[in-house]
Parts: sequence; structure tokens; C-alpha cells
Amino acid sequence: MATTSSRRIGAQDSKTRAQLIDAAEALIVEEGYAAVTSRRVAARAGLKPQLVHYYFRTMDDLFLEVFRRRADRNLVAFEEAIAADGSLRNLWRLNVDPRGTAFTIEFVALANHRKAIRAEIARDAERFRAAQVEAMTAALANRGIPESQVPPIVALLMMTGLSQVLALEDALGVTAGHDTTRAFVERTLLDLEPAPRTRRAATRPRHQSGTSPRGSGRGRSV
Amino acid sequence: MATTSSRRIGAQDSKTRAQLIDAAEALIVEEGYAAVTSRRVAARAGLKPQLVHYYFRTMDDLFLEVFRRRADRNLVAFEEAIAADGSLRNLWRLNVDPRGTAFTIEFVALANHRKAIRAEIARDAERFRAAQVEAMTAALANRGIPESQVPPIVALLMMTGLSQVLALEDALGVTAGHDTTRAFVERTLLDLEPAPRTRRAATRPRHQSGTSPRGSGRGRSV
DNA sequence: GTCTATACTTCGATAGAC
DNA sequence: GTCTATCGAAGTATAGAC
Repeated sequence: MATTSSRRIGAQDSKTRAQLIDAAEALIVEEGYAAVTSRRVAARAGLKPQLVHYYFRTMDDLFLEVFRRRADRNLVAFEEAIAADGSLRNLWRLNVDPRGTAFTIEFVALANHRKAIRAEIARDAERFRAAQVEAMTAALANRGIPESQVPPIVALLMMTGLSQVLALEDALGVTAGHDTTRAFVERTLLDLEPAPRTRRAATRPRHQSGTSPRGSGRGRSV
Repeated sequence: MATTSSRRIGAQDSKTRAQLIDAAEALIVEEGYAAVTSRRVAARAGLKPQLVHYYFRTMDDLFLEVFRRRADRNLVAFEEAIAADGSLRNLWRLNVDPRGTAFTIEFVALANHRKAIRAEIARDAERFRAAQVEAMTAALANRGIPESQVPPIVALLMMTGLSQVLALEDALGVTAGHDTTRAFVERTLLDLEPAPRTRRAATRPRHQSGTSPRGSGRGRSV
């Protein structure tokens, strides 16, 4: 992007490159962004440190690749899960999934001070938000709740906010009142929707490929 | 704590020490925790790098001091503000204040991977939470809302969560739906409480020292 | 297309001088 | 009680060999 360097860069589809992204992602989650140095990433991947700079012009480029890959996967997983079950309950379940909390926190912290990363996160957050608003709008309409009573975006931000505090505090080991709160949400959802189906609750038959949703990876987007 | 070193450490009340804490705090907010190195902290304070290790055994000790100082100040400010005006509206206003967002994010990220820091943050979060629950309980009771309808801790977590998402997204530059959401909250508060007094709304006369609250620094605690 | 040799910068921490 | 000289380790990035 910026620095007009002429140094050559490795191929996008290189296997080595993918290994470096894997290693960087693991390091971010396990030890924080400050642990992502060219030496440590390479060591983790069992490769030479200089390879990092062969495949990524700067360390920020590497961060960006890590983030993009994960964000793309998350969005796909979310859309598949919602296509399979668009209920409020499932929306809540997906939101409250704490996987990826550490990952997200690190990138938000990074975004605070790295323009390129902030831009990428903002871009992804908006993509993800759009998908979520769509799901929430449909779910509320499905329950006969008019937008004038509670706008979908408001319901969504509340849901997102609540699940974020819970996840954050969990990570910290602060859990006072969490059970009460989760129970309250469950009760509210029960008021709005019939049975807490665990397996499937498709409002309409899935029209995807063939495999089951598996509710695979999610995590929040911001 | 761990390494039983015999190296000597500077006095707690040293002015130089306070300057180093100031510099570290500024760096965290402006450039993130990774920017807090002994050399940079010293440079920012206009001092020699080695002084950092004279006053703080490790860099983590410095982080801890920065956090403690700010957390203490925040708690005092919160309690003063609530003593002056214990309304739901003021609780919301204090929660939604975005000052300190960057600071908090950095420390949460740090906490993810540094045991000592996580412990300190958890300790503070619980202290702060207790004060908040107390304020929320009083505010709800004051409006005649029974705990059986909405437990104070639930109301508080929702409020905290919502204000956190708003602050986080603001920092990212993602603000779609924020106005709608703030307006929704305002309307809800208006339903519960009479006039949106801007200046003062003391349920009881202040019994503090003499100066006005000034609603000085706040920021969330987790 | 893939990787290495190497330059140069900055880091945390200690021992010891004032 | 306050500060400095200095060490060894680790960081990013580039130019050039295979």
C-alpha cells in the first residue's frame, strides 16, 4: 500500500504462507498481539524468521491477513447458522458464544492505534452488522413484534452488548450476576418463542448444500 | 512478587516515579500497551530509561501502578457523581461516557495474557460493580420497579453492555443505528423518570465536602 | 518462486557509582 | 535515596543467493 518498495513477495497461495498465518493467529489468541513478532511467528510455524518478511511486507500486513481470514469464516458460519435456524434464541446463542473473545479483544486493541487495521475491522463490523440486523429484523417480524415497539437495531445492540459484557467478564473471571442474567434472557425468549428446540427449529427448510450446520465457529465481530 | 531479587527500588512517593506513571498512562492511551517500553516511557517523561527499572522492578509492575491509580480515581469520581444525583439517567450518562475507552480496551487485552494484571482488573471490576449495583438498586427502588420484574444486576449488565458496544463502535468509526438506540434509551428513561434535569437532581442534599461534582472522569471499569 | 545472510534498532534488566 | 553504564537478547526489514 504505502511504502513503494520493490522487494519481492511470496505467492498468495503458498502453503508456507498459510502456515505463517496459522501461527500468527494462534499467538494472538494465546499471548496477545505484542507476542506476534517475526521471530516468534516463524518459530511457532517451524520456519525461519525471515520468511515472515518474504510473505508479508510488514507485520501489519500479516495482522491484516489473519483478521480477514477469520472474519470471512465467521460471517459464512453465521449466515449458515441463521439460515438453518433464524430464531431469536439462535441469534442469542450465536452472539453469546465466547469463542473468539480473546481474538476480538486483541484486534480491537490493535485497531485503536493502527489505521489500516481499524479500517479493516470497521469494514468487517459493518458487513457483519448488516447480516445481524437482517436476521434480527426477520426474527422480530416472525414473532409479530412491530419495529415501532423496538427497532431491530436497538434489540441487536442490546443483545450484542449484553453478550459482550458477559464474555468479557467471563474472561476476567468476574461472573457475579451472570447466571441471573442468562436466566432472565432465557425467560424473556421463552415468552416470545415457543419451545427451546436444541436441535433444529427451521422456520423454513434449509436450502443450502447438504451437511448440518454444526454451529461452528462464531464469536462477535466487534 | 516472584523473582526474589535484591535490587533496590525507589521510594513510593518520589516525584520522578509519579512522572513515569503519567508517561506510561499517556502512552497506553495514545499508542497501546505495546508502546510502553522502558525507553519510551522514560523519553516521554524526559528521564533516563534506566529509571523505569529503578522505580519498578518489572514493566508489569509499572502497568499495575498505572491501572490502580486510574481505577481508584474512577471509583471515587463515580461515587461522588452518584451521591450528587442517583437517578437512572445519571447512571446511564456516567456509563455511556466514552472517556477512557482506549485505556480500558488496552488493559482488558493485557489482562488476557498477564495473570497479575488480570487479577488486579478483576479485583477492581468487582469493587466497581458493587458500587454500580448499589446505585442501580436504589434507582430502581426509587422508581417503584420491583426486583422481581427486573433484577438490578440484569438492568445494570444491559446498561453496561449497551454503553460498551456504543463506545467500542464509536472508537472504530462504526455508528450506524447509534442515534436510534440512544434515542430509544432516552425515551425509556423519560417514561421512568420525570424531567431530564441537566444541572442537578439530588434526591437528597449532598453531604460531601464543598465543591461541586463536576462529573469528572469516569469510563467503564471492564 | 523460495529462502538465507546480514544490517541495524530497540528491548528488559542488573550491577554498581554517586 | 537517586541515578548511570552496560550486557545480552530480541525486534523489523532488506538485499541478494539459490
